[in-house]
Amino acid sequence: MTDDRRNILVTSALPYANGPIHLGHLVEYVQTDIWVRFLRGRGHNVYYVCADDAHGTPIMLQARKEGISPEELIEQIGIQHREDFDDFQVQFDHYHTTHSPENRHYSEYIYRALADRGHIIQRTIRQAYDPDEEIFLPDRFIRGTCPRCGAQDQYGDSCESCSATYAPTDLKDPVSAISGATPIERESDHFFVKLADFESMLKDWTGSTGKLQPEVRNKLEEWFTAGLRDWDISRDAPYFGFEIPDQPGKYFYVWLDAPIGYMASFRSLCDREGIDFDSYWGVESTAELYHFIGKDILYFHTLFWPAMLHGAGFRKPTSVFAHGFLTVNGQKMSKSRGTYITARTYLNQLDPEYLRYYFATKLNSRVEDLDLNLDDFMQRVNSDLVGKVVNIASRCAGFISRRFDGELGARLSDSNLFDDFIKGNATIIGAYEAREFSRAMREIMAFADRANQYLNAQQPWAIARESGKEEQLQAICTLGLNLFRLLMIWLSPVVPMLATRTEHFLNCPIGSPESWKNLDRPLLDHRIEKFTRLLDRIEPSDIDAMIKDSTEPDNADAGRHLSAEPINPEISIDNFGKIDLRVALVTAATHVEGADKLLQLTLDIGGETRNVFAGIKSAYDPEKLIGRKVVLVANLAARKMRFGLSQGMVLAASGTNDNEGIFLIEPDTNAEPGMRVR
RNA sequence: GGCUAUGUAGCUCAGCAGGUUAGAGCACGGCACUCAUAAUGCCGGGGUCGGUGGUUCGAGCCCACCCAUAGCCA
Repeated sequence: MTDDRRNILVTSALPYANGPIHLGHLVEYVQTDIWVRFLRGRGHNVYYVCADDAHGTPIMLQARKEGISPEELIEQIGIQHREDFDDFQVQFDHYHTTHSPENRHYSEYIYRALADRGHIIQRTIRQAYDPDEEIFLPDRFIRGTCPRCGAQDQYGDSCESCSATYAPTDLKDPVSAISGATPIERESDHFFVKLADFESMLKDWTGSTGKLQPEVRNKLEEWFTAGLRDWDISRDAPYFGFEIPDQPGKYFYVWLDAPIGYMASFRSLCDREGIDFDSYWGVESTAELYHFIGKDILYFHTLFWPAMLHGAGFRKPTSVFAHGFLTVNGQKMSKSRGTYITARTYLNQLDPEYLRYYFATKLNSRVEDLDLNLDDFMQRVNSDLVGKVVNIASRCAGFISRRFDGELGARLSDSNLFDDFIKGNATIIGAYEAREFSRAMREIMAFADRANQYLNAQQPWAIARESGKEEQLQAICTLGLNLFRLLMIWLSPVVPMLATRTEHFLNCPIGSPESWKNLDRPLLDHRIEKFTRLLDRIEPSDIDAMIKDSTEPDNADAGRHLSAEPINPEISIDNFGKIDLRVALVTAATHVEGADKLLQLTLDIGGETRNVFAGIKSAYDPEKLIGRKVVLVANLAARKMRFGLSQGMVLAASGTNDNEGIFLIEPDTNAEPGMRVR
């Protein structure tokens, strides 16, 4: 190990304490944990802290909905989060909560420091207010009609249909998502951080560290060009959070105290273990500080957070590492497709290390989304981990225990091969350090292939039948097991429990700093234990069961759809008869240029062709619709849309939110285009 | 709508200051082997590198526009 011992503090973003950890969250914790374990293995002094993000309106409302206090809610959720992380082998040095004395202390301290230095101003703003609930409404809690395209039931900050962004006060026919009341506008005094005060410092920081990802720097450039606006850091009571000192009824916005949670968590660790806090957070600190985050919260971590730290006299992060989002089977996680998989649901069926390995094969240093393809996941894990790596041990161990009483030989049958592996170490270490885990995994698996090729070429099973070749047989298997040892040390940051099982099997350290240090010293004349199965294969039934458990069961919240949208007033059969529904065949389907939700369908209703725009883009690939039959409201008045004339409407089912899926109504197989539906 | 990214074999991904017939793993087909969790090894089929146009002697890699996907717009 040529590196000097570094002092490093690493964080992952704080999960919000209003719901369970799911596989999307885990990308980040697994990524961070692998990096931390690697650095520890290399002998560095690394602290890894995190916490629950426990404040804000959504938590307050969620608690109210469940009829408990916010404190009770975040307590319960906090316990679940910790269990999930433990079981996924995410090894924090400390896991805290933002609803803590330490966090209050640093939030107030930073606020006061910013205020003392004139970085905070007070301004009166007008904001939507729910007169029934007597609460100011965050943008997300107002719904209404998009002022641009007229789409209904849109959030207060942006339209999902035409992606316009606007202020909630621009919304037409707004309603409070909490009470359904019409919001009124109301004035309130808010506090703002003058972000522009920090512009040159921030430009310096982004330019000078040289450690930010290029994509991140591009994004920052864009924000600098647009101009840094003041940041609203206060919220009015009622609010679950910390009250601002000397400002009764005013609370810190959750995004102010959330990143401060990194400090608070570390402070708590320092108090427990006697670590010098200032040597990590003081301006003079020589320690490294890294934040792993998702790409969606870059703004907070690369602008607000360094500004807050700098303004309050603390050091700034060495770097912020952003990753992309997780899709499952190529699509956003979806409850109706059973791909909204929580950590717990996964753990009920599968070994966490399968997922850790699979993520490792896909993670790199860039801000790219990654896909969990469940077929690929199973095949990849089975063939790499079981078929290639563990198999090497399995093919050699039998000979050693049966023929040599568990004793490895005094020499390796081919020391060049062992040396080649050792030479590969630098590449693998480099890839890990650079967070290019996918490259590291490729390298490691290429070595696993070479080990298997070697065994095939040497045919120990044939040599075992020849008398007088015992020493040669022992040397081959000794090499095989030594190669396995190297592979497992390399993989240890990714699959720590498998590494521990390997330690017991080989009777030697795997993954500790000692093991990395002595990497190039083979095990010779060494006793090993009898081989037992180190890792089971994934069975398709495990995956199926997980999907099934994740699919929102119909009876779980029975009545959910009915209560969200109660059945309309009764109508007569005559009224129903006015609606002319027809079977239609989709003869063409295309994306609509410029439309975010629409597909253009060409329908054959048996002698007549209709052009219809349907808002089903999020759920259907147009090519796959061609040839399917659908149900058309054939006598609906044609409607002129931005993209052309829509002659009718296609029937589909959905919940109040399209994210839950959209499902076309399809006639049974032999229905003919033009037939009436009645 | 603006911006930042991404789009390479059935699937998941590599690829390089732009340079001969575009790679890997898995899946698939054939052969070999039987030590091993029906594992492993060898051979093979399979791609107009999202589209169009341009720059260049030459483009998956550069430029423009378009399409699709994701995120951000505080």
